[in-house]
Amino acid sequence: MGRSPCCEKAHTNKGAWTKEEDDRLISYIRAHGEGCWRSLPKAAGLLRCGKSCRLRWINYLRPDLKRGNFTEEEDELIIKLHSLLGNKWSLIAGRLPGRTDNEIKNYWNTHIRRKLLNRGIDPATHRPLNEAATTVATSTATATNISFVKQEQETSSSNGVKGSMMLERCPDLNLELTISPPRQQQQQQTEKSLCFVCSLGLLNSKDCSCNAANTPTVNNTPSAAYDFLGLKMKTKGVWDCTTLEMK
DNA sequence: AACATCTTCAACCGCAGACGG
DNA sequence: ACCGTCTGCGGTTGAAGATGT
Repeated sequence: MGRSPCCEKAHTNKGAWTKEEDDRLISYIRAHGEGCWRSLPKAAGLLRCGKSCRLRWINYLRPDLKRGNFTEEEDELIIKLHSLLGNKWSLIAGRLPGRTDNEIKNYWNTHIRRKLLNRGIDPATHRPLNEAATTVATSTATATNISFVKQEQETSSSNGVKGSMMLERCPDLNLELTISPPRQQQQQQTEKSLCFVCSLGLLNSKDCSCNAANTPTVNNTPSAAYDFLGLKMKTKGVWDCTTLEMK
């Protein structure tokens, strides 16, 4: 016996959404807010499964969505984030306001993959194609090849903080990623506004407009370089993703 | 004009993790 | 600790439109 279906499939619509269904969903969520997707269709008078409603709202109807073409800056940011995170589309989307994971995933598969291939770069490993062909053992940049190290930490009953934190190791990039809710204190530290160029880690670039390179150094590294896409460097060459916000 | 092929992207599916009883 | 339910994620599909022959 498998798990129970997410909804009663016999009486649910599938396929493209109609204008009327969209309107019903929008007005229901405006009145009651997001969440309780399982019960939402019935409450909203929709013959859809909850998952379908959630997807329609998240990917298409949300008012804060940015429609239209991706900019060159967004392209480069996606490429950079993908090299760091692999196919973690939701994490990547969290760094691109107004864009959804589904949209970015589609865009990656239809545009950016080809763009990288044209540049002679393997989209899976972000290495030159000829090199990637000869280094099978080290093609570990993708999420499928990332080795996950789960580190159990003690649960603190006094502050209610959950004790489990996941560390991802990406040997290819020598990165240590820790995912957790954003911390206000760290956010304040990293909120020093960097220009887009520096946020990509391209310190000392002639295109830099925030002059971050003139900031003090730590461990012989300019501290502005610590803010790569808002990530803080824990130790040399290791980025801390505690400030990486989920959607 | 008609058909074939390619491209795009909204939507679906199955799985895994989180959570509560 | 276990189990059932719910939610969110990533891979995949397929309809519709665009382009080529």
